[in-house]
Amino acid sequence: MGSSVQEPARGARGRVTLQIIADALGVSTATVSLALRNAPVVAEATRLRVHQAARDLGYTYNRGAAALRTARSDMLAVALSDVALPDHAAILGAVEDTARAAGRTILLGTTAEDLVRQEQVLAMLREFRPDGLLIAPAAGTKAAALYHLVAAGIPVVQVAREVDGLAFDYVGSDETLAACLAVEHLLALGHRRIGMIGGAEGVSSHRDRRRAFCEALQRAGVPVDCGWLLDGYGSRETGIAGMGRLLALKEAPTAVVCVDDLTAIGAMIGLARADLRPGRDLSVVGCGDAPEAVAFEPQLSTVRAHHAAIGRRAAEVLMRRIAEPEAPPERHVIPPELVVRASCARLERIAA
Amino acid sequence: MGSSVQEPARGARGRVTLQIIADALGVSTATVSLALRNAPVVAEATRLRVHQAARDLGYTYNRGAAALRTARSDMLAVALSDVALPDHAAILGAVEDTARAAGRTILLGTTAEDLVRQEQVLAMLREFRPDGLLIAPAAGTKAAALYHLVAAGIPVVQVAREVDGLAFDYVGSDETLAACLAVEHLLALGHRRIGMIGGAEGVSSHRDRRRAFCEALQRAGVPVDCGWLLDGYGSRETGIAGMGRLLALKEAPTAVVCVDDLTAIGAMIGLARADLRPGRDLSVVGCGDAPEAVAFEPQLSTVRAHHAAIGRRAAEVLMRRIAEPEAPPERHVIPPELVVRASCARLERIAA
DNA sequence: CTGAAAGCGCTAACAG
DNA sequence: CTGTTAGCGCTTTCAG
Repeated sequence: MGSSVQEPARGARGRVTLQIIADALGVSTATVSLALRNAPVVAEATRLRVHQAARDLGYTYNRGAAALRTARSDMLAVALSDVALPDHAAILGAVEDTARAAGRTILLGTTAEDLVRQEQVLAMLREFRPDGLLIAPAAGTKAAALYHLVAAGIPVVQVAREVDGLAFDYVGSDETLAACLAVEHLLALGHRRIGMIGGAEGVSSHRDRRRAFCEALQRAGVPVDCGWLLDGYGSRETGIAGMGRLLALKEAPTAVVCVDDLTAIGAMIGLARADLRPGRDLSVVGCGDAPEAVAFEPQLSTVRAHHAAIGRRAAEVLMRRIAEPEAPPERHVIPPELVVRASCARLERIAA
Repeated sequence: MGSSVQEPARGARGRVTLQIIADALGVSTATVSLALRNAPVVAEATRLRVHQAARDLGYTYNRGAAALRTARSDMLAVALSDVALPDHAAILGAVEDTARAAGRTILLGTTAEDLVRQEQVLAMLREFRPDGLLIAPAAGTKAAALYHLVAAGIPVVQVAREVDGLAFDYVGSDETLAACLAVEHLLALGHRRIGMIGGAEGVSSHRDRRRAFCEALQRAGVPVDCGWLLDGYGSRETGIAGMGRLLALKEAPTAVVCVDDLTAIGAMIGLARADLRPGRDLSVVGCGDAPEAVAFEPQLSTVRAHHAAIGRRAAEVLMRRIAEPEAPPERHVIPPELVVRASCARLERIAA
């Protein structure tokens, strides 16, 4: 009962394949394949005929089939905790951009900062045989979880965070510099009682910021009060709670640096709840430069990480690594910059 | 020079395949395939042996190969303008979540709201043979651009925006209700001079909000002043500029609804630049409920769209559509809700 | 410059 | 319950 007339020929699944084009033209699939990829070996005339026929018949290349044959899928897997985190979203956007420009597509997986989910996601992504993996490891990720992948032949580059004891490529912001910029800004404003809110032990970037924060203070000969170091995963809640605790102290700091902008905004909200105002009653500096940073009133002074540059670079490094698996691992640390806005004030102007 | 000893056997590419497992166990690949997928037809004993061997040998399933055979890739393509837009990020996160839970992965493409780039992205995504496509069409997308895809056999569901003249599945927020909620809130506060900032002609959701905005005013018998309807793509800049223009009018509105929260925040910034304050000198209501909405001071009253629900539903609809290509198209319109915060005030309290 | 043939890793009939 | 066989759509020697 099927129609059997002048319909253009089709493959078993009703799709146009190389074979169909080859038949239509009376050439071999090999020739069609070569011609479509513009291999210099085919005659210009046939090349044109093939391209024309492909267009006429409505051919679409099947990368899956090619991948099976060549063991290259042209897919880059990206695993991160949450696309809604402003930092990760910005990085992801840049990664997709540069991957696409290179003819590759992104396979996305999110881990929700959960180790077992991360394990599942990675296992799943692997089954699709991406050419490489870009990952912002979930908090607490152990080296084995990733080593595993390279052992299986899939190159991994870490972005934004790194697992220690792992000599893999890494692209991220210079967290040490970030903390120094923040601290030096506050120091320059005359602050000496400086606290820090936020920082999760399992996240390398947090750890680095925290460490550099302490070191910068020590270098300046300013004592670090442990009661002013409040940890917690970066979030608005962490900031609100942290500021609450700080303000309850008999001797509160006059300035705080926050592990990220979400936390900083939380801290400012916490301040507002105590009827205090950032940039007048207490100085707050963030880290990252999320979109919220300018939206808040007063606008948040922060250390801007160049997410787009990081994402772009990470994609580039991964593609290079795919091309050259044996090259020595690279570390790319992009310097952030201080953005002074309105959330800090000179110590003298602050009511101690 | 290669090692040729007790290394477990490997395929041509040094990978463990069904064949390797089959050989190791002295069974056929068919049995292994069936066993790994827990087909009830295989004996429990062999099922176990196969699973064990697979684990021992370090087997990983090759979905690409399976896809070639079955014509199902287990990939869902997602195309949207920009992952950094808060609405899109939230939707994407939910989509990834529900896709993953169903054993599928996301293939991501971004269009930057550019029609030719969108065309390229769609062409590229197609080559990977995703089982379906979820798209927030770029502004100005014509029906043909998408019709094309379904004709090629890949189911499409539109999310957040829709192209008109296209009887495809659609999942989005109820834009009409959104605009009504915003307008009625302002009306209830006593406002009669109400403007609207933002709205791009090519974006269905914007168009719908705009239209419903006007209708809601007319229904209330409140005249709509065209000079108070300012279009523009949703962004902070649009909001700032729009508010600037409104304030320059001889007779400015006492309240504005903005096409989205980014624009609303822009509008509030514009107000601040004129030394005015939202919720005191003028009422502002947004649309979407972006994270920035609570960060801003005063916090933005807005109409919350349930992005997570929209993303989840969209993924579900797509998967259902894949299973049943011929079912009639569905429209899912998720009702938003008004979130009253601090950016609006009663007319009486506003200096006209 | 073009064709024939083999095979990537998997699944789906169909026999046994 | 298990094995045989035949491909999915492409690329790649290797001959001609």
